[in-house]
Amino acid sequence: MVQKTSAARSAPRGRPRSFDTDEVLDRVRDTFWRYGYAGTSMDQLSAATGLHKPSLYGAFGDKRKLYLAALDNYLADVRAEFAEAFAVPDLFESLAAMTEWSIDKFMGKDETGTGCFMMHTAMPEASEDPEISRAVRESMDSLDRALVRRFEKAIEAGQISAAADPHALAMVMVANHYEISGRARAGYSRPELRALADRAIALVKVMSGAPA
Amino acid sequence: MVQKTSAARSAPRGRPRSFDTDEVLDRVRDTFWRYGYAGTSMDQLSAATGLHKPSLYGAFGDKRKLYLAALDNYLADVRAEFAEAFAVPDLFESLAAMTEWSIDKFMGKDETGTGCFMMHTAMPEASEDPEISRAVRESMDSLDRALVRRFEKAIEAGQISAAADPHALAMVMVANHYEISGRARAGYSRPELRALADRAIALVKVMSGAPA
DNA sequence: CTATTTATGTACCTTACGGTATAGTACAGA
DNA sequence: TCTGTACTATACCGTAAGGTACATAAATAG
Repeated sequence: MVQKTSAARSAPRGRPRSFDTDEVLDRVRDTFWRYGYAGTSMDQLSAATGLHKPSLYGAFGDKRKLYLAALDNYLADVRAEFAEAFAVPDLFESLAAMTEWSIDKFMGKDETGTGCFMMHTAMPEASEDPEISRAVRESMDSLDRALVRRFEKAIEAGQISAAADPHALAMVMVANHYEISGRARAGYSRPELRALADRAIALVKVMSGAPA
Repeated sequence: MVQKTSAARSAPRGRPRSFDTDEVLDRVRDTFWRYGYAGTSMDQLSAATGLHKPSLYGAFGDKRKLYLAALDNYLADVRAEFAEAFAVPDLFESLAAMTEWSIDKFMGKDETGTGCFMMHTAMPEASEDPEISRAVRESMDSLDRALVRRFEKAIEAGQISAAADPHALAMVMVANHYEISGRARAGYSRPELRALADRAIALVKVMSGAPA
């Protein structure tokens, strides 16, 4: 829980923070998630976190850095969750876990559709902000690679045909993932998203020569 | 070119507009496209169109209505272009035309990646604006239907197997479409987008039992 | 206890925002 | 030509934006 930048420094010098950085970042992320980057004001963030603006500025820099911190936080979370899903031995249980988690996340806490934080708050800024653009590309590449690896593992484990194309299979899942994100934010219902995910998994099953 | 609200009214009463509404809407759309809805100011729009703000307000209402007009404009354009692409007799030429047009659009005028106008400017607002959310859903549904119809037509024409599933095929193309949009805005290159589209079309070929 | 360091809370600054009042202008109709 | 009407241009309004100065509070180091 407690994080230290270097080894075992007893305690930082001055007055300690009255808040937990990760918790604050979660609130910040949720606010940006709803209203977008440009659509969120520092006053809103202040209200959402319960912190006064000088505390936010002191801890994170400016609005953009605060957003980038929230984005990193989100992306690290996604990577961790997907790594967990992909660690499930059975391929199709893996894919089910992945899509279940996505749909849960994309539906949002109170079942209003919110979609993927990155897709709908970072992308609008990506065309004018190279750092955000790069973060998005890295995240997309990372998901690509993780999925390809997962399919390769399934081939090695003999779960699917050795003739299956991991890249084609990954493409289907990735495209489906981003589509579900968009549909979620557009207000499609959870069963509709579930059906979409299931159809993609069914397609993967056919493509990979797995037993029906 | 000229549009009249009712039958053949000769000319509106007062001083005529000094600008072409569609042309202005194009500039407006391009500006929103780059900076997003919330990230675009009325002053930017005024500068981009060469119109003073009162003219914009007089012609379109407020910022939101101006955006909605630009969105409608864009969506109508997309529908028209896709209808044209789908009118091409050969299925795979149709799909190639569709993806070519998408990639051209999504790369933007000066080859900076911009992605789909709707996906990256409407979606962030969709979670708080029911009208925008509805427009997005309608547009997605419309593309779904158009693609399903296109595949049904190909089955009727004997271009692909009668056992092919139009819904599954449409899903592949739609998901690919949205993915390309995201990748474009994230800065992926034109060849990368092209490769992605080609892979989807190749998958459709396999799935539809068409001759290799 | 004192000095130093860092966070908090209030109040505020500057700028940019969405939107408009108003005076002038170009057209149609009478 | 006169009148009504709709658009243009300038200048402006109130507010909300991102960000900060400053006094105060809570911790450590000596």
